[in-house]
Amino acid sequence: MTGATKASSYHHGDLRRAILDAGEAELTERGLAAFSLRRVAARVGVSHTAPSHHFGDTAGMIAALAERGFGRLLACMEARQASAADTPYERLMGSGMGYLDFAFANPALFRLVFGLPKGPSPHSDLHRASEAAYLHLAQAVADLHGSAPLAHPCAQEEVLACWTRVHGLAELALSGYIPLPTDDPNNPEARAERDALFRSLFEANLVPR
Amino acid sequence: MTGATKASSYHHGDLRRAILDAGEAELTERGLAAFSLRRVAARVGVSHTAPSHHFGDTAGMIAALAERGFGRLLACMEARQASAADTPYERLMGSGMGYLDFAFANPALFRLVFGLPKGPSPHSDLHRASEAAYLHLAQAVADLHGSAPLAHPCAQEEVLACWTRVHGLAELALSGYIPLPTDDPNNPEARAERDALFRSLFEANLVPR
DNA sequence: GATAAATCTTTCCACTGGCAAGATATAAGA
DNA sequence: TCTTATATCTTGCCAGTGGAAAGATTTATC
Repeated sequence: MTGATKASSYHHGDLRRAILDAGEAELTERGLAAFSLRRVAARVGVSHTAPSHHFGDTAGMIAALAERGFGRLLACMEARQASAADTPYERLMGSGMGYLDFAFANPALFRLVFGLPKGPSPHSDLHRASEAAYLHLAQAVADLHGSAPLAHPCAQEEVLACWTRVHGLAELALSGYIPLPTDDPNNPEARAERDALFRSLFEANLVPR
Repeated sequence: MTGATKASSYHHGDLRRAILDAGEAELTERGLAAFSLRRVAARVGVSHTAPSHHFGDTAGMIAALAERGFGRLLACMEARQASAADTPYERLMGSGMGYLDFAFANPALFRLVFGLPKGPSPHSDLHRASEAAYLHLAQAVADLHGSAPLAHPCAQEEVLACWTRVHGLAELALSGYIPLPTDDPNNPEARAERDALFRSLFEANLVPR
């Protein structure tokens, strides 16, 4: 049988996904510092060593969560880009705002994703996931000049310039050093305010003329 | 007696400082994820509950380390600013490069400092320490225009524009997503390379004309 | 149907942070 | 100086954590 769910106690059927779901929820509710494999396992209703078979150890589970996080980040960027005005620059702005959407939607996951070292192994799933997100941004920047992404070393530096600006804003806002309202169904203006500040900081020219 | 050191087993004399030193060293050597109060205490040669009297609980000790971290950050910025060319813009550049010096000198401490939420209590030592570092940056930006720091809301946004750019670079570089050589006595060029990239990313104008 | 493999459980261990109670040093007051 | 109070540190304990080892149960393969 290939179904996704099982009632039997053994062989959950889709335990890997269930554990990742629970892990993400735990992360949202209790934060990374209080993260506990046992709690995650209990949440799913399995023994505390069950995750180890799928992820190895805790580090492996964290890495799997990070891989998922990169996927969510990419999805957020694509979603916002799709709803942006159809000019290269506005599409880039959209990607940046999607980046912020992700950071504000699950701060702990965002921190986990970028708290992990990139690592030297270029063939891991985590590496691939991060590469995909990077290429999205690189493409958006390349479209500004009508060139292929990463065609020129200079182009890469321009991507980094964009990336550092969104990322810096996200990090400092999550720490509370930049006053921005959190995502809140009661406050639909929150996102608009965030977007406006992003645009302003992104475009600011600080070099005295 | 007010001396700093004591040979007696009880009443260490300067235990608070000793524990913070050990904590910082542990942080450097093992990272935040593997941080252990017991290890820190053992390092100083004291029982594992000794720190609690000075810091309350682990969170209190982390906060104390963060406060120290802000102090080090400020010192790094001041040091680099002092050795910069005597123009407002070059002094601002110096502060930014000092920011990066701190991040690269002790990545784990840097992450700890900004991983902590700012918190609502405006009278804590941690809050004061962070405020001092912020004011340093705000002053450097204000000097560009010859005005007092924070005299105008617009000025504050300019400070944030600077801050997010340095901070984003620091975070992404520490994660390994921006290729920069680590601080290394064998490689005195590392810092120069870092400075050059910072200048380039900081000044980049990404808005299509 | 028998054998192999994958998946999950049970049991155990070293380690962690915090609490409570006790020991020892310094400080304060007579 | 002697006594009392306070600050500082230790010991002993506890629940909770992650990982290793070995066993149980289900699914896959031949």
